[in-house]
Order: sequence, then C-alpha cells, then structure tokens
Amino acid sequence: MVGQVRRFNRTVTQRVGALSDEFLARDRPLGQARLLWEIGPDGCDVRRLRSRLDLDSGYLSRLLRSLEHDGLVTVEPSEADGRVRTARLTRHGLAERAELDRRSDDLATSILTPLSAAQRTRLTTAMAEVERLLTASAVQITSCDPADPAARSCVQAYFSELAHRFEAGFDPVCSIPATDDELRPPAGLLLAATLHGEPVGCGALKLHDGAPAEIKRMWVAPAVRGLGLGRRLLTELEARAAASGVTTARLETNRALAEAISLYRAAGYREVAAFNDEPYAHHWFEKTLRG
Amino acid sequence: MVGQVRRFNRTVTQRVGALSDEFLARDRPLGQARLLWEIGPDGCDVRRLRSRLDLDSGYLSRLLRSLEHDGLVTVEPSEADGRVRTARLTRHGLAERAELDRRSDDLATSILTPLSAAQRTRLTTAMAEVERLLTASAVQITSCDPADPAARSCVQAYFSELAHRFEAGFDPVCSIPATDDELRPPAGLLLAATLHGEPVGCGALKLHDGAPAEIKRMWVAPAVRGLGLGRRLLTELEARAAASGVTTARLETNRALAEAISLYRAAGYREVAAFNDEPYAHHWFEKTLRG
DNA sequence: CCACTTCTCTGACTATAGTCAGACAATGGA
DNA sequence: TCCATTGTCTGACTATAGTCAGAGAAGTGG
Repeated sequence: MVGQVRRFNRTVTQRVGALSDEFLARDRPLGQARLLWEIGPDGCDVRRLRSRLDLDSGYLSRLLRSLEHDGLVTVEPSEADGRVRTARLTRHGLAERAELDRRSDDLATSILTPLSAAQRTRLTTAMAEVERLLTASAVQITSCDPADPAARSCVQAYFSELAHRFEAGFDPVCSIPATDDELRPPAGLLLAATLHGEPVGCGALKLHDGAPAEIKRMWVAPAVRGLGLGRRLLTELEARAAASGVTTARLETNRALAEAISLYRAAGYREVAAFNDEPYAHHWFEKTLRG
Repeated sequence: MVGQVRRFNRTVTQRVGALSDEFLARDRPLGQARLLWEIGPDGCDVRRLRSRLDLDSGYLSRLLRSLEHDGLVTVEPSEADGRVRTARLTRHGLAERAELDRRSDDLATSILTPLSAAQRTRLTTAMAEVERLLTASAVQITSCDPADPAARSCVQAYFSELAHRFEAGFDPVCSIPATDDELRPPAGLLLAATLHGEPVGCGALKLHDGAPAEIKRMWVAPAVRGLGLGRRLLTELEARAAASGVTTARLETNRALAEAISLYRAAGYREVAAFNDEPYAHHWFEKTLRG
C-alpha cells in the first residue's frame, strides 16, 4: 500500500503539480499569481491573506505593492479596524483572475481530452474518491481545552444543530450540563478535529472515579460527514478512557440523531435502561472497553 | 467533470505536493535532493540526468559540484565516451538517499495512518485507477518520420514481438514490406506514441490513390497496455485517412494477436476475404470510414 | 588530419522566494 | 490616559533557482 501511495504521488505531482504551476503563472511570478487568486472577487483582509497563504508580513506587503504597481489591486484601510487593510481587485485584476480561472479549466480539460468517454467517467469517479479520502486523512484530532475558540465553535455548532433537529428544540440549560471544568483533565477531556486549521468536529469525555465514563458532545461538521470522522473520534475517546483505567463507556442520545445511533451500534454499544434523567434523551448506550 | 478535476488538483497538490517537497528536502535544497535521488544506486551519466530532470547544463554542473563538495557524489569520465561524465553516489551519498527513501515511505504512511483498514483499501484502489488513467492521458500521439529514432525503436520492438508470438516466428523480409518512403507523406504516414519522451507505441498508414488505405505497424508497448492506447492510435489513423479523402481502411493480422483482433472488431472492422498474399496473415479486415 | 559536433564546465548574470529587525499607527483594556 | 498589543510597512539581508555565453576536451565523418 505504501508503494502504491508513493507511485501515485510521483505520477500526480509530475502530471498535475508541474503543469498547474506553469498554467497558473502566466508571465507573472507564482507568488503573485497565488495571491491574486486568493484575494478573490470580493477582496480580502491582508491579515487573512497572511494566514491563508502562510506568508511573512514583509513579503506579503511587497507582493501587494507589486500587484498594486501593476494596477491589479488596491489596498485600503478596513472600515471596521483602522490597523487592518483590505486588498481588492481592480477591474484589470478581476480580468486577470478570470484568465487564471480559464487556465485552470484548460489544464483540467487537457487531462480529460485524450481519454475516451468511459475513461473520463472512471477518472473523475476515482478522483472524487481519492479526494474524499485524502480529506479524511488530513483531518487532525487533538485534545484541546474546552475554552479554546475551536472547541467553543464546535460546541456552539453542535447545540444549534440539536436545536434544529430535535422535535422539541434544544436548550442547553435544560440538559444535563458538562462544564468546562468537567471536560478538562483530570476530570475529563475534549477532542477537537480540525481540517486545515478549521474546526470540523468534537467529542468529549466525562470521567467518574471508578464509575463508567460518559461520552458527550459528539459532533461532526456537515461538510465532512461520511469520512469516518465520527468513528475516529469515538475510537480515540474510548482509547483515552481505557488509558485512564475506565472499563465502561456510556452515552445517551436523541432519536432524531439516526446516524449517531447507528454509529454507536456499529461500534459495539448496546442499548441499556436509562442511567440518568437527561430530558432530551430517548436511547441510552453502554460498551465494555478492553484495557 | 472539469470541476471535479480542478478540485482534485487542489486537494492533491495541497496534501501531497506540499508535503512531499518538505519531506524530501531534509536541510538540503530541493534541487540537490532531487538530483541525489535521480542519480540512483548505480550511478548515472550526467547527460542522462540533464535530460531527465530537464536542467541547464551549467546549473546541473554546479549542483553536482556542491554534492561532490559534501562528499555525497563522485563524478568520473565514462569509459565508453571521454566527453561524458558519470555521477556515482559515495557510501555517504547512498546513506543519504536511503534516508530520502525512508522519508518518502513516512509521507505515504502518514497519509494512510489516520484511515480505517477499509478506507485504506478504497484509497489505494482509487489511487491506482487515477494513476493509470493519468498515465493514459499523458501519452502523446504525433506523426513522425519513419527514420526517427523513436519510430525505429517502436518498429523494432514490434518485429521482435511478432517473432516471439507468431507460431512460425517472423522475418520482415518474407512479409509484405512498408518502406520508409511508403510511410512518409504524401504516400502514407506513421504515428508514434510517447510517454514522458519515451516511445511506447506506433501505427502507420499506407495510402493508395483512390483505393482503400492500409493500416500497418499497430503496436503498443507492454507497459502501457490496457490504457486504451491501441484504440486511440487506430482512431487517429482513421481520422487521418478520412482527411486524405479515403473512404475505406483495410488491414491484415495474425491469429496469435488476439487483443488486436478484438480491438479491430470492437472498432467496427468486419472480416473480409484475403485482399493480399501476406504470408503471416490469417485474418483480413475492412471498415468504411465516415468523412 | 580537419572541420564539426557533443559534452561538460566556469564565470557572470538575473529573478524569485523568503527572513529578520525595527518603525509607526490604530486599537483595546486597565 | 497610558501601555501593551496588533497589523502593516520598509530596509537590509540571504538562499535558491535558473539563464546565457563561451572555453576547452573528446569524439566523428569525410
């Protein structure tokens, strides 16, 4: 398998990587072209550009100056914050970006053209599969503090999804709470999943001395569902629980969350009698962990 | 489809391209690392390195000097030709290359690790498919002179394959000839297929004023069979024939060439009575071309 | 043997990419 | 209001990649 991945890497970087740079940079240096592309039709704060392209602020400033000099970009102070500056494409810059867009299409077309219709279908299908699985593999799971902005945004998204999906809506105040302190070692822990730095999922554990651990806050962003991320989070939580000497994991869930329920069943959880009085729960599950 | 290819390109260059450079270059500049890799365990002529990496001779020379200075490479005159110099890895250089190899494995492993067993299988299967089809799409078909070295090597390989596969062997002298002049416009033409500059297939056309055109020299290198290249060559030959005003294409073949025979049938050729006295032929085919 | 080509090397360039320190203005919290 | 922080910019660097012209040795065909 490793050999296959290496062969793939070689073929693809030769065919796609080499070409795409050459196609994208028309006359203009690659750095400028990338920047032009990243600014986008609606403009973008310089700060955002810096983090997205991971550039040194001095270097980025100089790149912007050269694009400005060529009449492709204007940079003005942002209204909201006088320190921040916003880069916007001029009419000329927009045309240039459209040209890059066209070239990107040309590159894709040049790959498809030599193939028969059947081969094109097979290629794009396989590309979609590779893309999805590479995305899945790029998701990183790390334990993080409940007060971390990434964790906060996941939990927030989780609550608002529950509010949408539960028949009766969802108000965190009525539910059994899991405070920051309860999800912070050694009382518990919280895992955050990130894709290219953006939070895309979470899962938490409440540990109870000698008693079963509780799994909470299992959530996966809609954009990355179907990539096995829920399963990965669950497996990781179980492993952490087992590492703390816990032998049983427990959780409760609402009947509206069908995918979650089938995940728990598939992962070896069996339904048990209610072990708490969570008002939003319809099902209670339990699993014995192997040390 | 174009959109899918573009998404694929973006994901893959982010995940694979960026990482692979970083993994490969350990301390050392990327150019040096690539060169070290390309020299390989058995050494390599400088001339070959230049064409394979497509480098300026001055630049390559300097890269070799720096590797030599670091004690990774020795460069000596080749025995066969005093002008050519051969680069060889020292023991230290071999160790360095092994390290690059290990890093390449690590990169592949880092992609596979986060995935489940089922996902890994799906990923490698899809990668193999993409790789094959990208290879297919990278094959270029161009008309070329029969005396061109690429054409010569294809025809040579074709003859030696026939000698192996025909029950009675194959001697070009006994077969109906197709001289260079007959395969040169306007009398005829020869198409060569190349992959990364290496010849991997051919096909030729003999035109006869007002009479059916003859298809000859259809051959595809074993390494690229199953990529639809035979079909592409045949289609291209038919198109060229039609463009010359020919309405019928003809060919004869030996019963040992089963794949070829099914290709002809699938492409719309129907078997006809022998239209010549080619001693090695068992089947004669004909197809009406659409203008 | 001579002219021509091939192959490699050196010297002298340029361009792109990127780093680092520090200046300066705007902001936000104490 | 002051002070630390944030965001941007300039100046002064370095490293990598790459180009081009020409020198000189070795081979090649007539």
